[in-house]
Amino acid sequence: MINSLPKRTETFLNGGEVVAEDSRPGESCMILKGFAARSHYSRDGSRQISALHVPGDFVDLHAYLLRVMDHGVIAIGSCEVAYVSYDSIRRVTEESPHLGRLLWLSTVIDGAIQRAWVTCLGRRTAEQRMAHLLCELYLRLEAAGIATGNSFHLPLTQSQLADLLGLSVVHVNKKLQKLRLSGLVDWRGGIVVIRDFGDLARLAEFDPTYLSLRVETR
Amino acid sequence: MINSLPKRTETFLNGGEVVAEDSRPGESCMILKGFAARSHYSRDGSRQISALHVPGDFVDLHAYLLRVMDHGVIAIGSCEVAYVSYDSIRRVTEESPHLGRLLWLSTVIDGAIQRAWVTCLGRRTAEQRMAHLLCELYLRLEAAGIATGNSFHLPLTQSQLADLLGLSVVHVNKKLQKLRLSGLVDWRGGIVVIRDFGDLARLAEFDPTYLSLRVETR
DNA sequence: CGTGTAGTTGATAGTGCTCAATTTTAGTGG
DNA sequence: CCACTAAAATTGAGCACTATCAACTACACG
Repeated sequence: MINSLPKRTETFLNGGEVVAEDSRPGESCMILKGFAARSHYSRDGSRQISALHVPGDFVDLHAYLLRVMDHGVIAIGSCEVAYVSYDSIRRVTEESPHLGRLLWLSTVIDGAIQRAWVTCLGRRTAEQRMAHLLCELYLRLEAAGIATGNSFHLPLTQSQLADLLGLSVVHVNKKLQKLRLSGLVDWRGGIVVIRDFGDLARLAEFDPTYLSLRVETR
Repeated sequence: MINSLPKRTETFLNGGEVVAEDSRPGESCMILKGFAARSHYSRDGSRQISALHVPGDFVDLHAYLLRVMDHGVIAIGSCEVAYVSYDSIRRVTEESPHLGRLLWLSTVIDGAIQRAWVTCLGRRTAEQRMAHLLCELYLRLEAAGIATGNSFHLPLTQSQLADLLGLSVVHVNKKLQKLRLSGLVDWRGGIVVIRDFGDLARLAEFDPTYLSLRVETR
């Protein structure tokens, strides 16, 4: 669908600024390879990452309507993105209502993932949040055809993970070790191996409904 | 805009189920009077409220595209809502692209509010979360023409507040008292009085940009 | 006037944070 | 291939914030 749109592609290294916070972009970006994250900085220098994006995700389509970026987008590991201009997007939505609906749908699924994340931050322990993240990522990557077997590449620093989970680096480190010891997951040097998805999902109280991976007519 | 659509209205008491979790509704609801909240239940009985809605909000428009509700909607205090059928919504989006864009916009602003809430849960203390909530609500209610002066009606139980902030009831109670003592806010018996919005916003590190209250052409 | 819900209190325990130091890993130039 | 360096990961100790438990009070309603 998006393949038909004119675009320019660009590659970023870890930490690279894909879209700047508070900017007013004239184009939206889609991840082609690698990962990107939505980041929010506070005045005291602390950071919260509110979403992690995988290939196929339209990261900042909402800015097409909101005009101003309420967050920045940074590369996690090396990351290749395609920028599509708002003009193209507008043309698509006007000429093809069906494709317009799919764009709307993608922002709406994005919202569902955010809601699940709110629940995660509000009501789960550190260990559960980590497990939940891995369950979600595994399914999203599998749906994107990227996860091989029960393992995937995830170049996420423990410090970035801490900002994603709303925890401190030290605590993340300790709980990650506990997860490894439990034998459910092995995550080391950018490679995640899920040893027992069922038990991991049980630990995380993970229910994949919100990911909307089931095929529905819309 | 919505006034032109055919609808049925209904009134709920505190805690009433406006839309059921996991259901597949055939209509979307808009708040006319009072408040409603998105609630997610866990297996262990704990609950997280992921959003609080004020009059004018289209609470579950996303289900028009997602088909399945990933959360429930409950009334906070007594609450009057209007249900609009998906057929009407579909007709509007097809006949008037501009109104369609406004509907899309409303789901996208909803997403921005959720992102801000993720940052709040991940990186702010109990007191700051409470202050942030009040700042946000005040501006939203003012924009909806409901907040009078520096005060508004908010029939939120401390237990509901705890589920919204991701805290325990006991802790909410103690921090609320601290807020009262500080003189920034007086919240008692369902009435919130903001004594010093500036200081409250400073405490919460509140930045209203994400609410998209500025008028932009879209 | 009894009953139930909401709000309040105090004590104790646990989860996660901060600080500071140390080890490991990855990348660079010689 | 090795030395050098910076970033990332790891460790331990002490502390702060928040949860849990168990009363107890205040208030609304029939």
